[in-house]
Amino acid sequence: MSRLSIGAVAEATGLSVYALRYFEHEGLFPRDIPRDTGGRRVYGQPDVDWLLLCNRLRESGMPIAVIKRFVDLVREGAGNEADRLALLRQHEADVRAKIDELHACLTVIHRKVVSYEKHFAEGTATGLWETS
Amino acid sequence: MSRLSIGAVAEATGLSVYALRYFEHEGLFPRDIPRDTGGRRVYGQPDVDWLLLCNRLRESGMPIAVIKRFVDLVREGAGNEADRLALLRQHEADVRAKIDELHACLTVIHRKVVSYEKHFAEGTATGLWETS
DNA sequence: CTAGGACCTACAGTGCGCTGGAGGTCAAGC
DNA sequence: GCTTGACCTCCAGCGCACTGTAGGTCCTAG
Repeated sequence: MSRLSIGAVAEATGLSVYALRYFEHEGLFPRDIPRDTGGRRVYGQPDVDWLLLCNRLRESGMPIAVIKRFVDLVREGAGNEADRLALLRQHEADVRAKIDELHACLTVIHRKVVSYEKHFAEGTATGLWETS
Repeated sequence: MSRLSIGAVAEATGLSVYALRYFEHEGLFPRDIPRDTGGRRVYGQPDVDWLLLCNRLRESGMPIAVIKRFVDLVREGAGNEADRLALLRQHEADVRAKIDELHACLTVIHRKVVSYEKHFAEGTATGLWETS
């Protein structure tokens, strides 16, 4: 069983030690992180795996509070898998919606880029930013 | 020429009047918004058009400070179109990268969803959240 | 002629997600 | 045995993007 220090976990997950302590404070770990005799956190590989998933959830816009809800369900133990699934599915839908939104933005932005490029080809003139 | 009140512009853009005043304070308008005799803002349609583009930029993650940089270039007048284009292209690249990242997240999340669904089909058991 | 509502400025407050400082413990290396 | 460095707790502070409040103006409708 791997015994990882907070520094090693920070290294492995790309999170700062500040963030790791903060996450623990916010209850974002599915288990209590044990301490050694000196009071230092001792993480295991499953904690790192969870943090990597957690990173994906955060990157994709899941608020800390929602991650906590998920973690709370996990900590409650077996029996609420339907709730956990619903939460994940909802987030999956949110992410898909966000991707669609970004594509829409991209269309608008790209149109603007093209209008500038066209403008360039013709030499500078008027009416650049005003029209959407 | 349309003469729109702040309330009308809020309505048209989905922004709050607070946000509109804030944006003006932060220098996010390519022109100074004029006032009527009573000191009230008088917007035109081009301002609304700009705000709609601005909304896309914000939705797609462009920070206020970067939008301001773009606006500053526009306010400088003709001659820096290359800089404006570079800024937009950079953002376009950022958005594409963000979309890719979200797709990667989606893969991980979807895998998790499927693992829960599979779990469901089999009846509840162990090893749900630990494995990424 | 007064009450309401939309607007104004200036500035303080909020929520989120960390980040950092103060003051202290502990084990290892010189 | 002393310094260094990684760690600890507690709590304050920060950056961003607004949101809201206080105190005031102005116009319109009853």
